[in-house]
Amino acid sequence: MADNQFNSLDYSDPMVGRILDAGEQCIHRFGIRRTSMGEVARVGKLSRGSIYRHFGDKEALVEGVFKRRQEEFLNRAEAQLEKEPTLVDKLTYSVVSGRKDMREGIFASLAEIEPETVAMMFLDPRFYQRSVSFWPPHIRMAQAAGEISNDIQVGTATDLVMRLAVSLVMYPHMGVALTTPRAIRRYLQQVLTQGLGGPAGA
Amino acid sequence: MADNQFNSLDYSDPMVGRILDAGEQCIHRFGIRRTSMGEVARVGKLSRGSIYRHFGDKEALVEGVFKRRQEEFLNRAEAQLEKEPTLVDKLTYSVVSGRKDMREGIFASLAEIEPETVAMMFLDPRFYQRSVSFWPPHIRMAQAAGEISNDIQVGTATDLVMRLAVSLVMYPHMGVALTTPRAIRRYLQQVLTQGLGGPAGA
DNA sequence: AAATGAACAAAAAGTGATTATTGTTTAATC
DNA sequence: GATTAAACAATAATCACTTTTTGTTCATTT
Repeated sequence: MADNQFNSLDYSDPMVGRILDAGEQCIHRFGIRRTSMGEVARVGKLSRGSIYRHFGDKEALVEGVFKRRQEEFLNRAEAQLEKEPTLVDKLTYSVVSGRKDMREGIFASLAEIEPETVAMMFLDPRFYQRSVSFWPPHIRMAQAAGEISNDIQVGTATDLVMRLAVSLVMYPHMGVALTTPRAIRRYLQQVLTQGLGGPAGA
Repeated sequence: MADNQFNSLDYSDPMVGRILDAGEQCIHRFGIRRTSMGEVARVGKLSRGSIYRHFGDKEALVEGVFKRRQEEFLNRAEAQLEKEPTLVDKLTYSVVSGRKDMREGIFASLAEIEPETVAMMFLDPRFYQRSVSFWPPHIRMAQAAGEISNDIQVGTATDLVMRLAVSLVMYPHMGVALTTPRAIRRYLQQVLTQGLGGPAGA
């Protein structure tokens, strides 16, 4: 009941939502550096003390804002992924919507004002660790459907899927241009199911 | 003869080497921001004018320093890779030595002084484009040896190999810990030759 | 019980004058 | 022909100073 600022956020608390809303609005408009706790309080029409009650410090507030964004992204993805038939389609969707979020979301505006901050976030492993628990169920479904091998470790499969997702969102073309959903899907179909091996490789 | 500052560097010119040596030494000790052209000139025992003759501006000098570093890395890798029997072994070596360079090289010291700069460099696609021409010969060798499929496009294979290399150097563990050369090799063996498919997947 | 508003010292950010650096040009030197 | 050293305006960094912000505390309000 007291360590909300260190553990996961209580989204059922309306105050938390108001703080995060105000914080996100400020970050969106001014960036992280130029957002003050007083400004967040003013925008959210609440006291500075309340913010410090729910979030230990400014860093925790900022992390909370991005954590909620990421959870919302994962929730939307989770819902949409049920409609996608295969692991390849699921990953394709994740990459496409991940790029869209990157172009249009809070990251886009922040990247214009504070590109170094965004770069630092992308390089921070913690940023991705939250998504580690997202993929295993889908890996198992793909195994049950015979799409991928049953011999592979779920952790290993999760690792590859996340590396591909992160890499494809960050770099649309590395050695080859992967810009359209079709090209991404075709690439992932090959890489996920056969790697660089394949029918003629045996 | 006049546009050396915009095209590739003339390493046969001893002046260029002295400038790059001095520049690298300064960046190593003080970081990019706190390195002045006058300081580079002092360290290299040459005039500021010479630096501006060979490198149009400070940005070009900095880029030249890192470009040379990267080329040296690729040259060392090229030499060592001849000894590695398979594409999997080659990529394993590249990841291991890439991480070592990251820990011990100029990046390590720069990351301590200016982490945002390093983060920005890592996220810049141009940083990797220089390596695009590195892999295709090895891809073709692996195809000729029957290690990977002949059906795969060289560009596609290069893309995957580079994505894996970059990802594994940046993030030692994403969903699973890939810290030892053995673990990396086993992971790459699976991913490159079979993806997430495999014997039991058919 | 949680939210508020006020107070507070310590830390951070802004400010404006001063100094250093950049990038260019020039004539002299090697 | 390239390197040097000096001079130069424009830009950027630095410094001492002021203002703002942070993070904490506590009495008061809801």
